Amino acid sequence: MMSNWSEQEKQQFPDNLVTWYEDEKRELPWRENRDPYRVWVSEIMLQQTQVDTVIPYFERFMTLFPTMHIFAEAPEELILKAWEGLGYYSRVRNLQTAMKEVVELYDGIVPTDKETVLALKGVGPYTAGAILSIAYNQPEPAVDGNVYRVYSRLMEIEDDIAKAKTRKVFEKVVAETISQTNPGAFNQALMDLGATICTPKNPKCAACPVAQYCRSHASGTMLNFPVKTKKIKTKQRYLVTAIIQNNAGEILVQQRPETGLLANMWMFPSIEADKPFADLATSFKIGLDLPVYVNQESLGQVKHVFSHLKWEVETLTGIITTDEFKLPENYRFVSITAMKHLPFPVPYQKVWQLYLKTRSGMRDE
DNA sequence: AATTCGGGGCG
DNA sequence: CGCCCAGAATT
Repeated sequence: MMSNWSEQEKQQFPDNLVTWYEDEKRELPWRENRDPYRVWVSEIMLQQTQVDTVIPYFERFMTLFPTMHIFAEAPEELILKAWEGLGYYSRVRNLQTAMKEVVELYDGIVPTDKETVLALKGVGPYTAGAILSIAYNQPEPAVDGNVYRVYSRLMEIEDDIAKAKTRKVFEKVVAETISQTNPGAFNQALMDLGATICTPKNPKCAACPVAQYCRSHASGTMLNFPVKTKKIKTKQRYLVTAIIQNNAGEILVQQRPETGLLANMWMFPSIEADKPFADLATSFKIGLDLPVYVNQESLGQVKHVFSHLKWEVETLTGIITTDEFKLPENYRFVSITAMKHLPFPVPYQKVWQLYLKTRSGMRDE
């Protein structure tokens, strides 16, 4: 689709937006400079993740891994721990794969060529555009959720943003209107505009620096945009997990498979099904086949919602009945101190909190 | 083209 | 509760 803007509008819009940005931009840790390493890390963290969530993770990450080389050489357990709670954990594993490649093939210099950047693991069309425009000042579109919302409103673009091919429509209109002199500031201005002014529910059009260009503002149709059809249904899953201690008071933990949900993260030994378990303790014993005594009484349930499924986790306790058995590869007995160094997904952090709460309650009684 | 990948914030 | 968030990889 061609934009419905006049040549004059196309010419003036980027300067107005960049001027607003220079004046009103948010001070964010990754905006201290244009270091491609920092820009890259921030863009990966910000995928599907809000700015306020990312800020403390980014600060810790830069303290832990001040350079690309240090990050590239870090053990996986440490990089997952640095990502713990952020979600989409393949992001940090792909990031390390890609940065190892940059260190080895390009002497640690992030490539400036679009095809080369796009070929890096975890770097798609949005992130490539963000890196090239912000770090290297190249006039590349970086189409994300903000850009869909801002441009669909600006030009009343009715293409369904749930469809894959729609991204190209927006890349085209951004390319037609991007600032040639300061594309990095321009793209970041679109982010700030989308986050602070052109918001999904209550857009603050009175404060918008580019309302004069906005077709949906003129016709009052802001809330009709962007058009998005897809609705996803979440599936319910039932888990049973158990805090199991040996005679030394160590906790039994289990590492998840290297692919799929929460890949390579740790958890308490668990079994899963699509229906509730009738007999928790028995199901658990049979499911795991370890020499444990499992208490019949549950500590309670932990609920957790993912983007595409829901977990209800029954939490049990147990003890090892004999040391005479061989622990499978993906299991480990760890002290509580050592456990704190392993990456656990949030639902299992909730399980641990439930366990601690129950124990403190027992002491009080 | 559709599904799979987390987790939190908000009306 | 459902939608959104500085999306990408896999199927």
